[in-house]
Amino acid sequence: MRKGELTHQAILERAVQLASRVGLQGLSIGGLAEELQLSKSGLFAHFRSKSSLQVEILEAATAMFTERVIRPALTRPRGEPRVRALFETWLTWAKELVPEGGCIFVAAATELDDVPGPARDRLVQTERDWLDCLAQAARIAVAEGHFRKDLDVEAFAHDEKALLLGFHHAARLLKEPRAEAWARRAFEALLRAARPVAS
Amino acid sequence: MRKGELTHQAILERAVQLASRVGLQGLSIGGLAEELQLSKSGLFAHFRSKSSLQVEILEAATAMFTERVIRPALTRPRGEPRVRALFETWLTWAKELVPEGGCIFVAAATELDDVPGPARDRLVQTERDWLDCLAQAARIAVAEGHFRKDLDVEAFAHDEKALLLGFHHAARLLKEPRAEAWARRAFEALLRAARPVAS
DNA sequence: GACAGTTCTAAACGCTCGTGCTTTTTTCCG
DNA sequence: CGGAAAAAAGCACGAGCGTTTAGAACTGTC
Repeated sequence: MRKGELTHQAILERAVQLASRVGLQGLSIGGLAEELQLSKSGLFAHFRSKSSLQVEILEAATAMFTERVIRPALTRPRGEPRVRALFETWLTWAKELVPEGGCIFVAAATELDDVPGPARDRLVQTERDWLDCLAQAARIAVAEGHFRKDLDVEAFAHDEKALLLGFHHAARLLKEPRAEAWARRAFEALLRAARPVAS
Repeated sequence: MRKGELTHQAILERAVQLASRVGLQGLSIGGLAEELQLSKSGLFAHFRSKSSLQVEILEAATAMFTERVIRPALTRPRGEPRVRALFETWLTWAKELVPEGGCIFVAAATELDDVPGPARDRLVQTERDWLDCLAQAARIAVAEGHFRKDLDVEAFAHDEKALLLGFHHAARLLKEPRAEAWARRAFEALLRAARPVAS
């Protein structure tokens, strides 16, 4: 009973890494089993199908994201500091993943965007929750007076996401060294535009 | 001699569409052949291998992009109008592709980002050329006095790209109706920040 | 209208895939 | 420690993959 859960978790950990590199579809059960020195059928028994493995991979990745990006930032004071912290932890997350296959959510987003099914549904849910989280942080910053009263917080969250997609693209595909600096500069511009006009 | 070229071209046209949906790796020669009502080996004979098919797909897509995005914009007057036109034709291109599998370059970018080989090389080349094109248009706008003298034109080009990635993501995965409006608004903000400060 | 050359088809190859079954090994509890 | 339950392995399956080869069906030319 206990050993099962343990390997189950170990499989998922590796699977998230591997899927970041080769994609959720590109990931093969045989290949994953070999990396873990496990038999293909032994691994398969943990998940009743490949598609449910994919869903579990996304759920495991979501848990990691919450732990490493959202939770640390929520300890920061409400308002702009927290908005900053969210962007900062997020950028760190992405930056660390760049050398090892990239962020799995970016990979899954383009891979699943027209592959209907539970995996896609799960991914959309995660993305929506994350955008809501960003928007909510911005909303608090508005309430605190750090941001303009008429700021479109959802557009703001979307812009943050675009920035990170741009960073990911430049850093991973083009291996652009200035990618991080550009992302940070663009974020500062976003903040500047969000703050109340100096009277 | 003539018939061969014809089907070759027809294959590529379909292949670009199909690859946008399922990816360059996900595309299968058998599946493509079936869509075109051609035998698998008959199709295969046109390309000596799958990887060279992938390269030809990217080249065909690049030609379409040049024709439909770059060329029309280059007829506009130098400076900000041309910068605007490039963004506008680009957004139109992306918008039209959203319902039919999305932009193949976006799909290929995340798919090939750590798959070394000729396909990846070709894609990087296309992306670099395109960023150079955007940067050059911005450089001209600087020369014309439309943009600030100290504008970092490469960062500007990168920001435009991030905007479009954001649009693509929001429109395709999240089916967000406001995606286009958000992209346009963010672009206007980009322009505003690029223009010289009113003295 | 026949002939050369191009273009397409049919069949088969070795391989890998996801997924079942059966059996062996390991784990855990009284 | 023994025996039930859980976990892993082994093996086989049908299908699909990229690719090769041999031959049939076209194409354009004189």
